[in-house]
Formats: sequence, C-alpha cells, structure tokens
Amino acid sequence: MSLAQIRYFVAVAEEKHVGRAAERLHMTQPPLTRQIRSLEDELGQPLFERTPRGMRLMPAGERLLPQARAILDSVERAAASVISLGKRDGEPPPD
Amino acid sequence: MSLAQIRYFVAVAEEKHVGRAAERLHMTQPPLTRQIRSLEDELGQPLFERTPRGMRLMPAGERLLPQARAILDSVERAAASVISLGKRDGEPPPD
DNA sequence: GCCATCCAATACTCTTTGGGTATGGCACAT
DNA sequence: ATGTGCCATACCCAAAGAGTATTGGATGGC
Repeated sequence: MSLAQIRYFVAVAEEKHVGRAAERLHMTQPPLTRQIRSLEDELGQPLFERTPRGMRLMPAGERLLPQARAILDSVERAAASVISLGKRDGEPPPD
Repeated sequence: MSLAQIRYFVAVAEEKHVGRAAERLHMTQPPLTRQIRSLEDELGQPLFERTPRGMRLMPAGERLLPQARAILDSVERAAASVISLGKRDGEPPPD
C-alpha cells in the first residue's frame, strides 16, 4: 500500500469513475485501473463494485475511505510542518 | 515523500546509523543514503547532521519524527481494519 | 433483436525508479 | 602516518509504473 495508491483510491471513490479520476490525477485510465486492482489484491478484498455506469464503493471501501483521507492529510501536514521550519521569520505550526 | 521514505527516515532516526538502519530494513547502505538525501531535498532542508560516528537528528528531523511514526501507524491500522473485514466471524475493529 | 455507446480490463512497450556492488573521501584514534 | 569506521558517489541492473492500442461486456435507443 503506497501513498500513490491511497490517493488513487480516494480519487476513484469520489469520482465513482476510473476515467474521470484518471483525468483528475493527470494520468490515463489503464494504470489507474491496475493500481486499484493491486490495492484490492493486497488487502484481500474488493473495494469497489464494478457497474456499467462506473465504480461503487463496497463495505471494505467505505471502511477505508475516511482513514485514507486522514492519512493523506497527515502526510500533507507533516511535510508542510517541516518545510515551514525553513521559512525565515515566523514559525506558524506551533506543534 | 513516499511511505518507504518515511519508514527509512524513522529507521535511521532510531538507529542513528545508516548502516545499521539499512540492515534492519533488509537493504544495503547506499540506496538508503540516497533516499534520505532525496527526502531532505524534497523538504528543502536537512533532517540529519552527519557526524563521524553516525547520524544525528536536526530540528527539522525532530519535528518530523513523531508525525512520521503516526503516519506509519495510521497506514498499518487502516490496512488491518480493512483486512479484518474479510475474516469470517467477528469484526474486531468497531470503528 | 441489433447496433452504438460507455464503461472497466488486458496486452504490450517504454521510461523511470529503486536497489545492488564497488569504491571514494573524510574524520578520528592510535 | 596509517588504519578504522562512517557516509557519499559512480555505475549497473532489475522491477515498478505509466502510456497507447485494443478487447470485452453491459445498457439503452431504434
């Protein structure tokens, strides 16, 4: 499970559509399809149900989504927090 | 910033020694050195001070360490939480 | 019922990333 | 001054990941 896969998962969950999610991620559909499948394989169960109109979250996916968002957020804030140390003057993040 | 880099960073921070950290990570020293440097480049500042006896955390590294651990923990728990849905019978993680 | 359409999935290639081996450079201890 | 113990660099190779082209499958219009 890589950060990229987590980002991909969130994008597909939100767009409910691999094609649109790929566009949003600035990549093409096939590699995105593969990464989602690979993530499902690793977790041992399907995260999405494939319908003719797109992708629909299954229970495992519903369980993962909020945690996935939280992880991406933590990473973002960790990076910002460290980077901000480099800025001259104030040190915004108190923690 | 990848999950692998975060794991590498934590290992080096704990071992204070690239060689030992590499051993613990089941890899060799050179790629580990490179990944640490690449992380420092991305964050725009050094995380470690290089001394003749090993690696010592600098302020940016001290700031990052707890957040890095928390991220790895979140990922671990997210995966476990989803995987547990597949197990027959009980569903341990209530959340 | 048949065809056009709109999805995701697969086959295949190529670029990029990441790890390994060998070696260099630097500081300290003796 | 030489040996030892670090991290850094050079170079190569294997594995991961993204792109293009195409297939397969379900649905909806006619």
